[in-house]
Amino acid sequence: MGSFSGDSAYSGLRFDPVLAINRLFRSEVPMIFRWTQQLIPTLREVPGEAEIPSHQWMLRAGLIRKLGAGLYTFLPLGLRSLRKVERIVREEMDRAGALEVLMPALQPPEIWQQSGRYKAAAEVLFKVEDRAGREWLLGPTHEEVITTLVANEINSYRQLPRNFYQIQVKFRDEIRPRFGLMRAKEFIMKDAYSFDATDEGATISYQKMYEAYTRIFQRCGLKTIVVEADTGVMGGKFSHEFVVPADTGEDEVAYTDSGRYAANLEKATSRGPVEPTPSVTTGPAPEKFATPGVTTIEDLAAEPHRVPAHQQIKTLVYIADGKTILALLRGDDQLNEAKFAAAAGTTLFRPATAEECHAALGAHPGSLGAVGVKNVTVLADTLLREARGMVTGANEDGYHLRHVDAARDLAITGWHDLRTVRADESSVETGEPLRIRRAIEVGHVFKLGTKYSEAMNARFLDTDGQQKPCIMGCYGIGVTRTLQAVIEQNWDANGILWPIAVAPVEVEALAINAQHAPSVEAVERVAAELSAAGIDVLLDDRDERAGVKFKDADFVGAPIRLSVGERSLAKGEVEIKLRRTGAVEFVPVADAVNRIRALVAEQWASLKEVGAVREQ
RNA sequence: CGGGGCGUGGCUCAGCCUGGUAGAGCGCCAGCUUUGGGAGCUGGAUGUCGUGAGUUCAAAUCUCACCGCCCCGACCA
Repeated sequence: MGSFSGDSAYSGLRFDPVLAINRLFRSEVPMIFRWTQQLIPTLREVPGEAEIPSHQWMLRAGLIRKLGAGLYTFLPLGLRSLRKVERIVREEMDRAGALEVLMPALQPPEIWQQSGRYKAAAEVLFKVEDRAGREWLLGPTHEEVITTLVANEINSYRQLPRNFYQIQVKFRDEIRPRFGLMRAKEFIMKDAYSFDATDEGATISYQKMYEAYTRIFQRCGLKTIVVEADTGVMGGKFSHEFVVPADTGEDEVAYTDSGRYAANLEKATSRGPVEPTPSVTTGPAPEKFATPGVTTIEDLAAEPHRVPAHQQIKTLVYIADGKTILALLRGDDQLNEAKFAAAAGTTLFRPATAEECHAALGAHPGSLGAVGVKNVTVLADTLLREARGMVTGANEDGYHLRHVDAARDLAITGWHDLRTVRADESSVETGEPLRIRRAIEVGHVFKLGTKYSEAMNARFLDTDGQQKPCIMGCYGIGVTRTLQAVIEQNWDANGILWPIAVAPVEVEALAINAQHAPSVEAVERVAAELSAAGIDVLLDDRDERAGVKFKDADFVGAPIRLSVGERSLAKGEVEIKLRRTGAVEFVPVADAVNRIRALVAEQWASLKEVGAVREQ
């Protein structure tokens, strides 16, 4: 007992820099979690339902359990980590001057009709009926709600700017929930909405969120990259995504090694394909030639025709808002649907069926072309602007046309960037080769403009006495997804390697032999002192063999493990092991608390060195 | 929704092809032994074999329908 009494700094009565740093980031009132009083159902075997490491570890470490596809219960340990992420998000949003609110998850469909998204976002909307048969929506996001609020409550430029946020459950009728929390039907999101009087103000609001996001992910111990992104159904002017590179990600991003360019593949541009587009006229007019059985770009590139893909014009037929639209690309390019949506001015489009193609152009896919087509919107990729001597379908099954000069022979409605960039193309700014890889989107910032404020009538009276729509931004973080992304980025063969800021507990303590009273007594005492010092501890007090407790400790992944064994205790020592590095040290029992506090402080400090790698 | 796969005790899975009335390992309960990386022995509990219909003397097994789950694609934080 006496050996611990000198260690009274944990009482908090004395200034203590370690404790001070710790408190800066502290998530919850510290306490000891006793394994035997908890629900921590670890799994020895890999559950069949989980495919990716983070999902497997969340189940195996006893953090979550599935109720149904895309529906998960957070168990106590998982919830602790989730709360820590939320806490970080709150602190940084508050720091950035955003105001926390809480909006209803259940929303009236009228406001969605008003914004035009009742149809535009119809696919993800959960609809429910009340007893009177009236329809309601389970909110997938809250632009309509917040803008309605602002329309009612904000009238003057004097009340601007304002930024409102909430942390709340969202519902999306995902076509296919996947990967545990990564894409769920129900998930927790932090969503924020800024309202400004001026465009410059809106840009400042945007930058504040950008900076807040950088700090948030850094504090979570998550390495993110920031990419330019498409605005999609959200509408708006520009946006950035915070993504976590991971092979299991659902986004594809293009970037350069220097980090000077990074963009979502939906948005990415380049100096063009490595193979230049033919630009020499080969004949005075298109000439039809027979191509029996040729229905693909590859067929035409092969014997006997041998027209390289990049010398072909690919003609795609889409039905957009009920109208037929042709999209023309170089034969070796893929249509970028996000770019197409922007060019077509709608997100409601689909590829035409073979029958619709025939009705519109007189031929089936494989023989389609735009030569001679009139009264149909034709969107062409800018690469084709100077294209000459090209080959394309003749709109007659089994025939193609050669000597096609795009500008001369095609009635183009508009030239747009429609192609998807490919790896190794040169970046526009620096000429560096583009890399492409998968990534998980964890945060997204949009500069929205006035789309919603105009639709919902959120206007303010400006200094000049004029009514003007608020200029909006919106900013989302997938909180539950972020939590899983942290795991996806921090695990090894034995379990989770939590960054300390979001670890369910900072320290796990155990007695190697639960039957050995002095060990148990020592570990209890150190755990109590750690807890009193503001460090949260999971005490594995089960009467299990050492191996079992070690395995579970590795699963759960507390950054620091304290083990008290009969042998070392005989020498007056305990063992401290770092989960991430595996480094082991033995320290005198009396020094254990101070040593662990120093290690905890070290780990908190190291969080400042990771984080978003790209500055605006 | 299109394509593929799977539903058998809490978990991982065998049994199904070739119908005969349900198994293994782990976990769980009790006891003894053991105690620094998922212990050993003994005894024990736990299954409407996803649901429904059909074929059959007999269905986990064959047929049909439905439901659920997982993976690939379109969608998204």
